[in-house]
Amino acid sequence: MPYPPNHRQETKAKIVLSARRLFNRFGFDGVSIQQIMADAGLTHGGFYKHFASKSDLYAEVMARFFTDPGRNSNREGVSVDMKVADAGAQIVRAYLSRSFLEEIDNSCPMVALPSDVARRDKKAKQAFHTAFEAMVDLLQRSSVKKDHSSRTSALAIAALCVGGMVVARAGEGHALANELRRAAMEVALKLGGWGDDTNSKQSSRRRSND
Amino acid sequence: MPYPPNHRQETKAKIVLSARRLFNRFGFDGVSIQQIMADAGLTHGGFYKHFASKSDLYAEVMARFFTDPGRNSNREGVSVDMKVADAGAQIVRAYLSRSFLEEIDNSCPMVALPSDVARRDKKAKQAFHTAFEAMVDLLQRSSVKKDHSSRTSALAIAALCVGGMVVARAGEGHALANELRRAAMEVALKLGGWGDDTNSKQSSRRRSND
DNA sequence: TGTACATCAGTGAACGCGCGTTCACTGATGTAC
DNA sequence: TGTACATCAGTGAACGCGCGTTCACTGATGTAC
Repeated sequence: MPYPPNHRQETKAKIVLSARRLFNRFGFDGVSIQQIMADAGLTHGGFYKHFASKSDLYAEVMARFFTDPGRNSNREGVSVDMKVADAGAQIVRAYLSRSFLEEIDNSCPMVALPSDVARRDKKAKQAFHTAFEAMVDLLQRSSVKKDHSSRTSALAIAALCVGGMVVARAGEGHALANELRRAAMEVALKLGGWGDDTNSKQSSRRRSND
Repeated sequence: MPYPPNHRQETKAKIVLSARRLFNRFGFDGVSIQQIMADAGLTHGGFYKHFASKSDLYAEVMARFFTDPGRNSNREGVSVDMKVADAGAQIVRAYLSRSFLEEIDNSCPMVALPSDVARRDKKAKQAFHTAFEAMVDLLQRSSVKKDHSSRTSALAIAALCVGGMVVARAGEGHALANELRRAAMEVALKLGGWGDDTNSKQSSRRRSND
């Protein structure tokens, strides 16, 4: 073996990471393979040693964001390894936070690329699907309500988080975006039964980032 | 004047209509000017007699969908000319209907193109912004509640309608999409104070399209 | 320990292609007389 | 009413460009002896 055994997969991981950042910012058609490879510190010719096509890379980006074990250590990722009961409220707050709105490069591909995904092939859609279902599932399990409506609530909360941020980014300026984030957060927290403690004394301080 | 006085603007309107359909289906970068002009029954060379650039056309498409007086006569448009009190519930039902999910060509650009818009220039974002605000405003005015929370509710309802459909289209298959539509509709109708009469006897018949 | 070799991740020139945009031209039309 | 003319919406060939993809090659590395 001419190279260290994990050299190849480390390079591939670097390419996927660069691709996610650039796709998030410029979209699938807005980024060339040359740009992605250059961002990863490589030249474009080697791309096809790792991926069958540009679409293949796109699907891989979508799939990895939610399955990579190392992802939770990322500064900007939505961390979900706290105890389940708190998870729902924390996801909602993290997803609809100001930093998540402004952090485009490292944000969730569900927010940055939904209409791209809707036009791509089955593989990309399945990755999106899996990620969204995982989010819904976690929201449902951490819901206070346990009746038949918890699935409905979880779906609506997820739609508010993802869809709300998509809309917030498409509008002009920050005013509407921030209003939207707060409205979606208030409604989502109520739906989950986590209460809306935005105005309570003890917790309003530590969330400067609402 | 060598041509009938409104000939020019009729041609322009045809181009914009073709562009909307094709952009909705394939996205900004997924459609060429040649394809748009051919769809409108013209050749590509004449494009710049009507628009300064492809981006300019895109902004025009976004702006027109909500301001064209003729739009409400469209078969698939979301018609909003009923009395205001009913408008909110009707918008929600129309927006989250099955036909609106499946009708991609003539659907609302807010649903088909939000992540494209987020990457485009100010003009496109402003058109999106205006359209979304108009929707929020109408929802708020037809809300049963009249307290300070009506704006919050209207924002959340609009986010559920637009964002919910965006997510529904990005997933794989129809099962999750339909579940999402129904969940978003139920929550949105409750938020607006329009009740959720999905299961009531008198109205469940005429909405075969829920 | 030192050398020759095999491996294969990465290189970079080249390919055909379709894109957005330009421009000299055409030809159908309304107007002037 | 009929004819010559001016207008300008629409045509289609051409442009330079960057794209995704291919491929013969390079050269750094681990292994065998």
